[in-house]
Amino acid sequence: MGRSITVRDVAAAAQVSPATASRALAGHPSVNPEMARRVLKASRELGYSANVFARALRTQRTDTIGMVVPSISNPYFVAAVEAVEQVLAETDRSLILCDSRDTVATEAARIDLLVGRRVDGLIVVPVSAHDSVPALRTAAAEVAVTQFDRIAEAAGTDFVGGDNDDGVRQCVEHLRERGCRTFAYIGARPTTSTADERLRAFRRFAGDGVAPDRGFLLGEFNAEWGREAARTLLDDGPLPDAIVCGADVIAVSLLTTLRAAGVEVPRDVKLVSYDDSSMGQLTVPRLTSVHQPVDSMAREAVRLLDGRREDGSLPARKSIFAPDIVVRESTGT
Amino acid sequence: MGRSITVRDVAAAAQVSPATASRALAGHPSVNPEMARRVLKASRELGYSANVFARALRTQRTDTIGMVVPSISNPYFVAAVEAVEQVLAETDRSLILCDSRDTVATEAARIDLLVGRRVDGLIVVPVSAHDSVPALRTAAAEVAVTQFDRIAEAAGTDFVGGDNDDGVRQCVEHLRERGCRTFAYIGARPTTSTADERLRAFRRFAGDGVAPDRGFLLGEFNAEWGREAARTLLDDGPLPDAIVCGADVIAVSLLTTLRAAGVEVPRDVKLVSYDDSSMGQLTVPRLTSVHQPVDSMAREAVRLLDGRREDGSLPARKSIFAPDIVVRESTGT
DNA sequence: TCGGGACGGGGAATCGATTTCTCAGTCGAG
DNA sequence: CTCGACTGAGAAATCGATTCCCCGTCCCGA
Repeated sequence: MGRSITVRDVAAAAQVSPATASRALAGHPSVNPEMARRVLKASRELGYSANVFARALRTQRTDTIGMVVPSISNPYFVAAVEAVEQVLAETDRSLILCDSRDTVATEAARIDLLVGRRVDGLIVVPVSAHDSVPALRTAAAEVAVTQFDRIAEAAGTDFVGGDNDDGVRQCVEHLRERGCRTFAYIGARPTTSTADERLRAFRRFAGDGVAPDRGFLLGEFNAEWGREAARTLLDDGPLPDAIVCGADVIAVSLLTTLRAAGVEVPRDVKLVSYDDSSMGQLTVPRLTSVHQPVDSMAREAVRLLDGRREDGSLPARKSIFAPDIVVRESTGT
Repeated sequence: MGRSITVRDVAAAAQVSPATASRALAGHPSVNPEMARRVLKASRELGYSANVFARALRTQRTDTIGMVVPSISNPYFVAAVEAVEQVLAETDRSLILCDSRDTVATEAARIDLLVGRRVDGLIVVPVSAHDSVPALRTAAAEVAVTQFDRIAEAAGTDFVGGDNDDGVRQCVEHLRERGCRTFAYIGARPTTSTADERLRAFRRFAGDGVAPDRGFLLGEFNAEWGREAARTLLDDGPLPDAIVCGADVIAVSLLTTLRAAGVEVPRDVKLVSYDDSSMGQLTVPRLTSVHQPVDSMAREAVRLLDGRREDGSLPARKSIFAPDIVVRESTGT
């Protein structure tokens, strides 16, 4: 674990000043090609690699962006993370990932951590449409921030998300085509923008098709809630023709629990969900689910960050992407 | 996004030298309590927070450790990550998480990245018992490294893992108690130490109970392989009394596919698995699975890292933890 | 031939926090 | 009363990479 090599060493080996060595390594045009060659050679031979901290200290840039998601147990977020990482890799930047455990306090702590690490930008899937605002606001004062998938409006940052209204419309339409007349919605309480938008959209598009009794069941974005919702549904009178689910994490355990109780899907009840995650393909039947173009969304999120770094005074921008329903067996005939 | 406050500012506000301010903030004893109070007060009022890079540059410490796992889609690794993060939080350190996509090349890149970021230590779940060695060796020359769960022996680093032999023994023993006589093993090819050890242990403990024909099916640690293995199993003659599965990620899709084909678990075949992950509780029936004490293992991993930082010349140490089978419905009577 | 401009490259300052070094001042012992 | 040990605090060096500033050189046109 000996002392590592610095520009100074490279410079000495190439017989130039550290200043020139630095310029040569940065590919600065104002340096004699011959010297540049010598420097590059020396650098290679010595196995030089710049000290990240010294560089960050001087340039105020880290070539790193931070991402905070509510839970890395949710495959949809994992997909988002991977997509962002991919995009960053193209420009030799890297990602620091944090999990906020679906908790406002942890989220604030993680955001602070990343701001302290002087990341060049922050992509956050906020835990709460209201309570995430303070942390986001203070972060946005220091660094470029883009919210992803969900938005806490009042934070006033850029945003990339999906068109939930259209997604839910596609769900209901698809179910109607399959002959369904009565619908129930099982999702998360509207403390996040996505939960809220999907719920409203369902109300609007299902119209008087909302199952009279248990038409809405609202809980959390996790598997436990899916199980619980299934039990409630089973306890209580006849099933609707179809269930619209706010997220795959909920739908998977919902489906499993229903089937364990002898309910046949799609025969007894049809099921559509949201996120089109890997999880939804592990079930039998596989889930019909609304796909969002995560790769494009990730690219856009990074683009917005870069834009804001160039001009911090831009007004908050929103990019909304169109989703697409992917039909599988859970709504099969 | 104005310039932020430095020790110098705090020092000025408290009317002391920056040197004293630094000492006061570090809680150094050789500083007048009165002055210390003034400094702390000024620091608080100005909302001072030290520049991570300047500090790291000077102290050669980052209070950050890096972790590389093969896939954050595997809930077992997610649990490990969360456990490590928890332990680090106790000492105000933080974690940078990377996903190696189960690929040696990506793994090497991620390890390099983290070494470049001068993390204080590295916890790695290696992708391959052989091919992960080079990256681990070079990393270990620069920084403290602990391998977690799986080991690439030749890298010569510290290691924390579970006793796979004992875990598999518990599985087979439990199944025998439930009256099973013939067994199949479905796991990953022995390119990782865990896959290898579990396979060998199965061979040993199942003895002549190994199902004559399809007694071993070896693939990858992922869901796709579980599905495929299930199909193979279904295609081919009578089922064994029980299946021992090398990991929950495999078992879940295996189970789902079997049930979709009309096989009743545990009636027609019993199933035990490894990892006791959250996923295994989403299925019907829930999985009997071997639990490893992830929290203690995480704590130990961090302890080993800290030990090595103090004395880099220690011989490579191994800490092996005893697992415990958790019985659920998939092996029910 | 000489002055101005372009250009390449080196010295030194800079980014902040920490950690020597150094020294003034205090106290106790002889 | 004097000398040395000790305390506490400030000045300055340090960690490396980058970059501003400026100087020397060379070329070209007048």
